[in-house]
Amino acid sequence: MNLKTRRIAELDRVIHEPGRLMIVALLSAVEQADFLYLQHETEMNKGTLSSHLSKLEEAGYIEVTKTYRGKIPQTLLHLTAQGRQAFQQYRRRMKEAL
Amino acid sequence: MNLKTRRIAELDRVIHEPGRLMIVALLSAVEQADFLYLQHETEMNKGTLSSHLSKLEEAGYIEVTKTYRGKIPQTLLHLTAQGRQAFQQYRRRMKEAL
DNA sequence: CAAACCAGTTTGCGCTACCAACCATACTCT
DNA sequence: AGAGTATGGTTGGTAGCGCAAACTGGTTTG
Repeated sequence: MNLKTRRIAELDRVIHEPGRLMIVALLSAVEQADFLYLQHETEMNKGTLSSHLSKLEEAGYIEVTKTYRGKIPQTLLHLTAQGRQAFQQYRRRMKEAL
Repeated sequence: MNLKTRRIAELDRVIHEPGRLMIVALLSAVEQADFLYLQHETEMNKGTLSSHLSKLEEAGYIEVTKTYRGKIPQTLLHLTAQGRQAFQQYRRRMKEAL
């Protein structure tokens, strides 16, 4: 019982942050998304979204691909296997704690 | 589906913080606890625990009672109705999102 | 009496989050 | 060519967290 509570402290902080939790939850469902889609869904501003994406990439949880939609730049995001696993572990721990 | 994800952004930040989430989870189970019990269970240092408790009190989520165990000061904590409600709402939203 | 101890708070520091504003590129319109 | 627009990144300022160290008020120990 108390051990269960203690595991809250072991939650992955990279994923726990609400902004990033939204991103990871969205990416876990769609397999691939672009920057503007995420911005629209999360209602975050560009700067905040950009820095969260950098952090997730740095952690190895997402892969960032810069490409073009016609002639307009487009940033594509997709969850890596590692990211998917980290998210599932996060979900297990959180559900267990609540 | 997207609305579900967006609700992550509405999670109560006071409760979402892991240190405070542990405190609230513990208090929701025991009805009353003292400072040292919480420190032992959460493994937080005194300073961090103290500041989280202040924040929870400020939010109206816990009630802090300073008393004595013999001649040694003792700080008792218990979840208010408001705190219990906020915790339940947090749990509902988090479970729904995951 | 002085030194050590106990419960808890406050403070200083490094790190992170958030937002707004600005920047770099590249395209479009007139 | 010049103004405006769109994508996305970067920067500066403010606020919160986590830890360790210093501090407060009171008690015990030598």
